Amino acid sequence: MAEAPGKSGEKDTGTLGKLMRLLDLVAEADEPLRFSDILSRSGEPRGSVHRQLGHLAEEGLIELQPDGTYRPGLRLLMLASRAWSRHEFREIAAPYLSALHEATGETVHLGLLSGDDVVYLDKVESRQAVRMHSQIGRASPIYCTGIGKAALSLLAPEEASRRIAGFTFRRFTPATLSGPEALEEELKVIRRDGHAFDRQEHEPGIHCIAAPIPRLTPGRTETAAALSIAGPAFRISLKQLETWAPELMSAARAIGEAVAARLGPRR
Amino acid sequence: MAEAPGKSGEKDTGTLGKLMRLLDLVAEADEPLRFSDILSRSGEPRGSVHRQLGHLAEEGLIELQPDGTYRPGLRLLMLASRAWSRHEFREIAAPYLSALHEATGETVHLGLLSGDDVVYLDKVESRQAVRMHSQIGRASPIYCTGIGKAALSLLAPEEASRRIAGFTFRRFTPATLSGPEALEEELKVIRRDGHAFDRQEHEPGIHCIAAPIPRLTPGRTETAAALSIAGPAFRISLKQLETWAPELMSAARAIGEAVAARLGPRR
DNA sequence: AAATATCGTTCCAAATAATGGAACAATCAT
DNA sequence: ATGATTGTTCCATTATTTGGAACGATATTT
Repeated sequence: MAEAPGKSGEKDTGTLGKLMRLLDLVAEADEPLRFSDILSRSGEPRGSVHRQLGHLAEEGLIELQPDGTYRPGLRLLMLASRAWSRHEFREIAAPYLSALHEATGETVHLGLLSGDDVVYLDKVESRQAVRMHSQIGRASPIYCTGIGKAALSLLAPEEASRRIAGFTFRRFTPATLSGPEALEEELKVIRRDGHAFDRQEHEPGIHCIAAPIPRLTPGRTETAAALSIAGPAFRISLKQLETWAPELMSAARAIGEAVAARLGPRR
Repeated sequence: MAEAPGKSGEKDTGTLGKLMRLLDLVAEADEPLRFSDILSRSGEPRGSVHRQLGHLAEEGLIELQPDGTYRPGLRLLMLASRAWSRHEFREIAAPYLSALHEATGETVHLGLLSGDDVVYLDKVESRQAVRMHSQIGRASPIYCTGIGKAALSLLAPEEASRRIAGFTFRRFTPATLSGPEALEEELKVIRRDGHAFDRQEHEPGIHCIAAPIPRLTPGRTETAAALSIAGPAFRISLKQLETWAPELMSAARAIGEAVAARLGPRR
């Protein structure tokens, strides 16, 4: 009974948990929220919400605009800036992303599993005008991204299946995988080939090939990461993407080795 | 007695304030901190720090690595990502940054005053620099950056002087302004010319020209922002930078107008 | 290898901050 | 003007944090 079963146990971490839920509300809203909006969405009593927002604002995590709306604060940017620039994994991987970009001319992404999401840690994008709204720090579902599926293949099969069972599959495009079975099936192929495709499963018109970054240090099985090359479907075919599989996989392996060399022998 | 005098009143916002101070410790450390490091630097009792770190970790704001060190968590990246992408001011300004970059070929920055700092909100960089992505969200002192000094010139003179009186001048390079007098003096010139220079005052080898973004909406005097063109001193002279002053200032004005048009008439 | 210092974790009564309901003030719509 | 909605303040109750100390686990020294 050492671990929480992880069903849907969203435990409030006391005070902080409640504050963070409010912050999430503000941060994830598609448009600026007024006090009442936040109040009704949070479901908590007036007085509490009011004071909590005040606290968040005092710390600069949110900002109360003169028009009465609350928005995410600059402090978030500052904190993230440091978190990102000092992220060791990212630092180690960066030169390999650049090299891969040089070799292919296309957009290269580095992503990590975090809960049920993929978080993009870094990218080097192509000069071309096509706007992928991928963004550093953005979270996307695992099951519809190349990086997500590739990273999933790093986990022990039981672990992967356990996670997959918890997913809720939302259809982003006609090609989005529709359920656990389809994903499990594809995972087999990914494990065999060593790379994954995203066939316009998340954003229409965008596809990619991704390779998992092997975890060569036995102790460090917490972070599952992957590397991808992405591009617009009208310009780059899946066949063309597959052509780059060797370079992609070798870059992924190289990152894994570099990480093991620097992070592994520590302590 | 409506406003807090703003002397040096770092009020702890109850629980959150203490948590944020710990988070700052972790985020701003140059190397990963162990429990004891954080404990000693915070000055608070063992039990409290331990529990607080636990709470921060549960929310993903920090992460406890297997080697016992704490680091900033991915959640910070996710939150900031949304804060950034939905930032209206940034969205409005973005096309003007791109245009300015096209016209000059050099790196263009957009920055905001936040407390005693300048925070970089966006940038379009020249082809070489990959590393500078870390600059978005980065905070730098007002007195040694072009954007900082330009933005300062937007404030009412008394307000500017009041703020300047609170600065502590740290010498980053031989050219860094050494005190309030030098800054006040330069501010006069900036007000007259409508643009500011950074003559390698923050980073050796980097200089820039910056222009304040006029606040054309009388009500919105909270945000002071500026625009800059920066480059390496060995390649671009100050004279060359000054050549671009008209384009820079006209872009700044255009942003001010666009902001007023979209943010002003609201409510 | 044993002894010792350091580091990280857990526990609990006392102090403190958050809670949440209601009354109040300000603003907007009719 | 009037009534409805939105935002702010207050305070006894409640729940959380506090902080000291004791404990086990690791490193370091003798």
